[in-house]
Amino acid sequence: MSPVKALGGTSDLFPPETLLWQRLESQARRVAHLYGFEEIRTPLIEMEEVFTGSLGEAAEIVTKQMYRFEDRGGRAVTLRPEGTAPIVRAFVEKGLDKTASLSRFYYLGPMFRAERPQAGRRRQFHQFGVELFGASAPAQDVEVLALLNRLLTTWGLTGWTIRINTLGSAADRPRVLEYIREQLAPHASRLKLEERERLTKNPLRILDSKEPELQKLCARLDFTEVLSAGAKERFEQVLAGLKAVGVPFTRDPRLVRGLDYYTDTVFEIVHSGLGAQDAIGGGGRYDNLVRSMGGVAVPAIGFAVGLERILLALEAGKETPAVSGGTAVFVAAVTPAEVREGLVLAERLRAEGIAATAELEGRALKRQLEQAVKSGCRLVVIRSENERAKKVVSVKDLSTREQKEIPEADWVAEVRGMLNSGGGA
RNA sequence: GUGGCUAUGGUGUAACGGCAGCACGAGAGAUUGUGGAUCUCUCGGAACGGGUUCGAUUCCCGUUAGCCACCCCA
Repeated sequence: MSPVKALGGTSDLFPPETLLWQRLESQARRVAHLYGFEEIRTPLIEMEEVFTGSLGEAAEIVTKQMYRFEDRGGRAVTLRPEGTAPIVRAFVEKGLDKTASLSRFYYLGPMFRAERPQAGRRRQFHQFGVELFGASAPAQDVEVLALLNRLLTTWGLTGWTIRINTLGSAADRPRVLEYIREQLAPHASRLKLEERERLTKNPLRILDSKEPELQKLCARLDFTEVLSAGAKERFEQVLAGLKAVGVPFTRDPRLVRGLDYYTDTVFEIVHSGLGAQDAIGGGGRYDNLVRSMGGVAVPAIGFAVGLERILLALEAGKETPAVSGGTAVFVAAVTPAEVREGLVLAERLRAEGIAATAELEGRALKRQLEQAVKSGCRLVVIRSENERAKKVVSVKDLSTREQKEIPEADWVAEVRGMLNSGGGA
């Protein structure tokens, strides 16, 4: 029988990868707490309209990349492709739009997109993100970007850039679209069918194209010209704030995003060592999303970063830190008959909060020590005939190779002492 | 979703239309109560399904998966 396989584009994680993830996640949580953000957890599965109604009809995430199906009640459900819309849904459903003045949330978890997998692109991937609801002041943007900056720094990443732009307010949008259409219309004959279609349906996305021809055409475009004075002024204040706080950024007048709900500030973090999938995170302001999902008009801003890509970026820069694992103590069994007593000793250590594993098979002591070393244990506990006669427990320090005998009355305390003093851990 | 390249023990690899080798690894052992070395032995493999052929791991097709690019984005 052929082995059962995983769905392509998902990944199993084993140690030491899991240790690396734990580190990434706990650091992210810590940084979020530093800025007053608290965790929110929403379902992985949502009604389809949570996304179709918010991300934009023309957004590729909705049209092509969502896992969607009917459940047993005939409901159209989807696996969440991103984190913001579900949070807004929950925010409105709980009535927070009407009560809370300022809400800061972070989230951490899997997202799903039915795309062809590639390095840096998985069908199930993981994002860390934050959302800040309740005010439209430029300082809010600065605060969120400062968090982002600190997060990337805390992770030890280098070689990244925050690219930033403004899309203007919702009122500016028609003028922006018209501007792009007008500028590109004379060259429409040189565009591919798909691009011409996009020009009418979703003109902003044109600016994202990698087609060299099109890029040349777009290089001259700067839609910020047609934005309202207020939108421009707001953006300048955001940039000034970033400078004051010390967040590095690169202004990119052609930066747009793939989701329709963004207004004003948008940004993207790219990493130089990642090939085609070089965006490690992105975000922006979405002042109209809460209202469009049935809530009161609450302005908000947020971002998400892709954890798999962060890991790739860390690897690309060889910044992967050594991760240490393994349990602290190994309890050996000199003879097979002593395996059971080893279990008892290990239990006594665990009861005191000391991580321990014990020999289970009764192999040669030599093998047991080899195993203990390989799995990163620091101490080995031995208690056999000799020890029993002398009423002691032998404890061997694997790093110094020294072994001593401890009176059996207080051996657990002694083991703890050795673990604490031995440095590391 | 589109196009291209790839698929050999757990890992990394070699050769070949005719018995699939090597290294690492794992297990056992070398005067049986002490680890990273050495030596000996052992374990373990052609992704899946079809076709061509006397014979296919090798050639062809399909599927799946991985990678690269597109597309998109995290």
